[in-house]
Amino acid sequence: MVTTTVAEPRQQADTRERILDAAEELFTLYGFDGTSTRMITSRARVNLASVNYHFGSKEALIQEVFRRRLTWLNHERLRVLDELEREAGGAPVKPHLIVEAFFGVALRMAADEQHGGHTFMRLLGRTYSEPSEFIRTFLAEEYESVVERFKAALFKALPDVPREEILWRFHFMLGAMAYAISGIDALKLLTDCQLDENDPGALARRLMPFLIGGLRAPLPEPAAKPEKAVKADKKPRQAD
Amino acid sequence: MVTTTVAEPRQQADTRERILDAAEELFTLYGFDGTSTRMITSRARVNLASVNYHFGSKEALIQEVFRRRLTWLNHERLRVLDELEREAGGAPVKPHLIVEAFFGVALRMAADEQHGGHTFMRLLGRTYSEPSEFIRTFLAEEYESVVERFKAALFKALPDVPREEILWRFHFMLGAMAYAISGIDALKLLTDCQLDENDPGALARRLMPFLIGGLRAPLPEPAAKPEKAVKADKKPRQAD
DNA sequence: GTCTATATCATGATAGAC
DNA sequence: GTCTATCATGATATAGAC
Repeated sequence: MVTTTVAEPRQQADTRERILDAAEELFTLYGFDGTSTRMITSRARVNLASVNYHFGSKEALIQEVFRRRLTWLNHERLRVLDELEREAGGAPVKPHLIVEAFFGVALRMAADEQHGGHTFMRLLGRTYSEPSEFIRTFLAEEYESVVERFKAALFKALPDVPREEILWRFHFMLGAMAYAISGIDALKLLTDCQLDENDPGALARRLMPFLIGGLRAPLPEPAAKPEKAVKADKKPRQAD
Repeated sequence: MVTTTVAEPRQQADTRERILDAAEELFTLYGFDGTSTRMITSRARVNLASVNYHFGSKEALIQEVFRRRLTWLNHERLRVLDELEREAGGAPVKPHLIVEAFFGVALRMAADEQHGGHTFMRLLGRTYSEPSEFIRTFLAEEYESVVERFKAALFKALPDVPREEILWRFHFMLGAMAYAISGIDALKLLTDCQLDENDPGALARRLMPFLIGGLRAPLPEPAAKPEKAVKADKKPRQAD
């Protein structure tokens, strides 16, 4: 083992990552406004000034916390979709495979501590409904290309479903997943019995059928134009 | 019109409500930590000290913002469920009616400006995944009795579905709705085409089929005990 | 009940020695 | 790159005149 004259040889290279790790955890636990830079540097065991030195500002740090995970996540999503479309060879990819690609990758990431795991996915899920303007703008940019690709794939896969309806259901699916991941604590609101939080695959096995069931549910009646509201019970047609 | 000697006759009685209204709006826009009491009193056009005078603290104000709406919402939910069970006369209530009672009431409330409307429901939706401990605790207490009743109704309506599975799907449905309401802005993440946000009934018409479809989706394969993870494609059985 | 003034504290950010 | 010391700001909450 070599002893160097430098006090902490790996410290300087690690500082950035240590800050990012600490910030990720604390943002998840307490939100952005609820987490001060002092809390972050204290947990990361680095100096208070180092956040501004390495990232410039708290906002920039927040963006970097997301960027380092989202780049990998969305790249992976596109890789899976690419492969599906290659296999389909011009034919539409089956809807459940598209959903599996988009949400399955995220759920697997939530089970992979190497890529932020549970902590980051909880943070991401909560952030979809974040009030802060700059975060939503930033997220939208990060997601733009991926969302475009998946939207197109779903449109192609469900040619008989109105595109507007597909978008809404994509939206609902996002919500169900965001919640499923970020709100496992909130589930205690629903139950006292212990759910299988330990098995990371369990959530996917449970959530996927729900998402597919929702996506392929019968279509709603189109809104009645002339009258105020249609009172008649919905006799929905099939989604596909 | 009678002119009194008092400077602003209705002011004193209104102060409380004015504060609550302003707080509700601002919490929705900027979150709890992102909203200062100064912002609230300024928007409500009341004195800075009046928040502490009327509510004691910011935390107590937050609780009161929720309490004044949730009492009505959950009472209404129970009223509808009571009526459904009375009509059923001992038989199980159909699942889609139970879902309609729980979520439909909330969606109708979101369209009713008298009871907080869109603003409050966005706030509520976001708050399900709120990191703050005291808020989640408070919400859990407010919801406890309602959730128990609806859980029981669903268990009775779906006797062949494992209770754990029902709870998860209830959870997923909550997420889809929370998101659908609170995240209409986030939808711009998905689309540039203008969605029909103006028609309050439209969301319900779109969301309900999705929720029912998810609730009644085929059940997942039970987790494989011996092996690490089951690789085989899911060949799900029917939910009911 | 209302309002002004203020106490007390935590925040994000930075300057400048090392 | 790191660290100490500090600034300017804005937060919640309260004291006390009216």
